[in-house]
Amino acid sequence: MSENNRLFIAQHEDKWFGVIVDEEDRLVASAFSDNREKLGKHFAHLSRNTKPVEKDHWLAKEMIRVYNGKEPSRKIEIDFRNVSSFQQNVYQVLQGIPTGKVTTYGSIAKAIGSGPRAVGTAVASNPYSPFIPCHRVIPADMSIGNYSMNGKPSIEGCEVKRELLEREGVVLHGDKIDASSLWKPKA
DNA sequence: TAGCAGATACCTT
DNA sequence: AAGGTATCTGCTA
Repeated sequence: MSENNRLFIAQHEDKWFGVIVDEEDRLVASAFSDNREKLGKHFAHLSRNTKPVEKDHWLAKEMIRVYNGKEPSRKIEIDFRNVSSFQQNVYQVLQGIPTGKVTTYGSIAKAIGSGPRAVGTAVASNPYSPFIPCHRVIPADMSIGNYSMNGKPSIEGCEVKRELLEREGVVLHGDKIDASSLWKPKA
């Protein structure tokens, strides 16, 4: 079923970036890490039957572009076949968050008629980072909140989340995000 | 205004 | 049917 998927890994500065694409160049999964071995394990866990790394892929370049705080230079098609419909609902809202803005778990929950903690689990298991911008979701107290880079939340993850937001132009005062950077999904 | 229960809602297996 | 949660709110001081 996913035997024609291909995995690509690229290096940029101190990070490794990986994408899995399907036969139509749709995004099946993406992730980045400060550790290549951990990134490889992450993908092994995420998807079997993926062919080994081939030549460079344009989606890997787009990923680095987004990592640097810019918008993609072309449209990214996403293969949602192996996530739940609840996750799809959440990710659809995430895709609407403008670059340089953030929203909260609670307001996403309100928009899709769910609960904030359930939204948290869906956001935490986002397999399309950073194209689906889970780094733009924060707690209601306007702090940075949590972020995971190698599968689980970590201090380093939070630091990366902060850097991503700063590069996009999100305004921070100390460890709080300025209200001017808040965006709310339409109910 | 920061810290901390307790409560809620709901997804996943 | 139980277990887990990258939350929220209101109460304290």
